[in-house]
Amino acid sequence: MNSMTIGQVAQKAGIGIETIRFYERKGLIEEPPRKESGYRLYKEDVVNRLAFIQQAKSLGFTLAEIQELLFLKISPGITSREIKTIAEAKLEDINTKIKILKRMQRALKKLVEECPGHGPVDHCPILEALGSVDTRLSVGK
Amino acid sequence: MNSMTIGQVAQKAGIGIETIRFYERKGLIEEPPRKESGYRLYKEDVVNRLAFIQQAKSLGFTLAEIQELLFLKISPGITSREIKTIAEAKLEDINTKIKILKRMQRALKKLVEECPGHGPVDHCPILEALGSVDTRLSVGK
DNA sequence: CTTGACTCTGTAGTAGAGTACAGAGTCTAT
DNA sequence: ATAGACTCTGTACTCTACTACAGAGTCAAG
Repeated sequence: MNSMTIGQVAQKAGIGIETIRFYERKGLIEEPPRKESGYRLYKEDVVNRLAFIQQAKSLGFTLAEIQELLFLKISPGITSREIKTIAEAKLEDINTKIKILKRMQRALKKLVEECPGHGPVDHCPILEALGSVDTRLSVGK
Repeated sequence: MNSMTIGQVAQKAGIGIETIRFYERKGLIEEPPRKESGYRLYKEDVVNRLAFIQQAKSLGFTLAEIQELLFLKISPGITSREIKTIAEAKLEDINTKIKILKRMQRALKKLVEECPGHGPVDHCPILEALGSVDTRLSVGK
């Protein structure tokens, strides 16, 4: 049978056991079935979900926002209008994030290129390259 | 003279006064000159720096990482080799972040398009669209 | 020259996201 | 059938990034 214990899942996902239970309490992953003993029994796909959570977190989404993203999948009675609305908002966030990151990317690239790799440097194009983006993300609430 | 009080800076940057002092303690912005009374006197450009910090934060960089980014500019005896190395590492982070965001973007777009805007939906392409990116960012330390 | 808004330092409290036990029960390899 | 590893619940602690005072001094408009 291909069901895993929490320890195996933690191992595979590269996170702690306590973190998994924490996410469960927060509703980010659903409560798995238990065996008689009470041990949690996970299916393989929870690992992907955990990976998704890690990625989203590394991009500055809060757990609450991530839940909203995941909500798009699970919610039972949700209408596609609701999904569409949430998804469009998230899409906006993502577009903004990409825009800012590209700016940073350009600035850093320039810095790396301008850098001969020896001697001192006295200015940094990063700050100059920024300063005029519309920062406002439609962050939750 | 175009120098501003901490309150004016906070106003312009859209953050709290206490946060500015907090960033100063953390070394994210440099200590400004004071007038005899002890009041901080800021120049306009601190607002850009604060904006940069907000943006970087919204992208999932920690304050420590942001400091490292800003360090590229200020450090006095730093060699361009060091700058280059740090900048290249950050560039890698940024590229990865963009890659993941683009994946999310594609998935969400698809979701939005597939969504007729009425009726229920039963699957979410987001998770499926992910699952196979090299997640590992060369995050600080 | 007073009064209300602003700023100072320093310390304490909060929210989000984990992380770490304690004490008890479970599994499995020998 | 038992030792060592694993898991359970529940509570408490930690770290980051603020946010909120308290008590005292400063500024500027009338």
